[in-house]
Amino acid sequence: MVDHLPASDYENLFSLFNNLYPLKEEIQTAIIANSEVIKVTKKVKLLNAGERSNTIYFILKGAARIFYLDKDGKETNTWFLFENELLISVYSFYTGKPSFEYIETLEDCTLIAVKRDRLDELYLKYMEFNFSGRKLTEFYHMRNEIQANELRMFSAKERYHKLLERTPQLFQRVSLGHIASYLGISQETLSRIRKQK
Amino acid sequence: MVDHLPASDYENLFSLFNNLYPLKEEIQTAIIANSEVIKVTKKVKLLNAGERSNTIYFILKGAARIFYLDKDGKETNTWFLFENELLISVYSFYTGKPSFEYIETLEDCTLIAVKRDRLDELYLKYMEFNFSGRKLTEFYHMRNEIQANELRMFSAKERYHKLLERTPQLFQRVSLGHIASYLGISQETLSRIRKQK
DNA sequence: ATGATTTTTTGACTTTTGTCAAAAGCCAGC
DNA sequence: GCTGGCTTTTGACAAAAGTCAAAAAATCAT
Repeated sequence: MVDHLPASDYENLFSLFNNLYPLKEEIQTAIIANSEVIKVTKKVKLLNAGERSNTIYFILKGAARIFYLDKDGKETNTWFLFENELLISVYSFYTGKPSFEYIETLEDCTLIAVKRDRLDELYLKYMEFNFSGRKLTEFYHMRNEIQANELRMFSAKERYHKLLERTPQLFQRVSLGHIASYLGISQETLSRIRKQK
Repeated sequence: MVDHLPASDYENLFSLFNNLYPLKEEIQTAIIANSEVIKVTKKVKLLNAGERSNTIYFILKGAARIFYLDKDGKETNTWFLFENELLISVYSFYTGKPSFEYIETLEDCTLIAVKRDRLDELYLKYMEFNFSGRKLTEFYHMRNEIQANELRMFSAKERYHKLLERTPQLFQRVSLGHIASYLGISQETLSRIRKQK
């Protein structure tokens, strides 16, 4: 399950950072030294509710979802992540407190995994690394805000059409049952919306 | 309207940063030199839709809201901010693109205002400033995520009770009409929920 | 205080979305 | 090609929330 691959696997991760602020060789080396490339099959839980999230993943290949259980024990998906995206349970990873969310792979995945304490060390040792870190956080923050706005402003039907328009690929890779709870509606309602037009 | 006040006004802002990473004297001086303390009365628009958000505000005193207009021209509030909180239109401030949101004061306010290009300069000149910047962004990101989750997971009634429990002061300072759209419900529904219990 | 706003509540009715149960469709493995 | 599990759709009904219009209550300026 753990598998060390050549540095070229880090290309996409590095260019993500590099586009925001030049990533020195030294930091690149440190990142490689403090991470590992892992492969997991689909339907594997990378984090369970109650556990502390202590790893951040960069998705090289595959897809994952973040969800939690509502009071009736039903799963509510809060996010789907794909290639070249960062995968964490925001609340638990940022606070170090036990998670209320689960992280589960949707497909067979290849991931770069960095432990939280290692990442913290990198941030403390290389201050300019925080520049890119800040920018990336801003980006994810923004996505989150758009999501919250849409949940507030739009009806189920409008949310569906917006999602379909923005990320049609999502519907190729994620089941409708999963997408429904992400949209904040029941699976039946989603099915009826889809039939309408 | 513009009013330069003594450095002691910066105390709360500095300690906010200082709690995350030591804020050198030099940076403190630079922040003071690159910002101004302003006073605005209530109901003043700090940002209009269509404009580019180029200022970040730290609220010393007062309250503000962020909202936008839905397709029927009705206001939807997305956030309320109070003392010791940072005030921006996330999307526009981060991307530099025209805002779809408005920022408006709810009360007479005293604010520390920093222009975006000045802030960017500070971030570039003082790399460790990005450490605190990252942490702060993480914090606001997290709040946003909680908000989105609650919009998805809970009914109007549950959202109201959660909000009342978490921030009862909000109801002291913000009208119910404003709170309703923040909760993603109509004013009438909020009124009925409140009567129920 | 008082009249004028503004905010909040109420009532009647409509629309949207949810729930439960069952049927249909799809797909992997034999 | 068949079988069993999973996903998606459908139907009937219930609950939640929205809309519109008007009344009541609270707040503000004079």
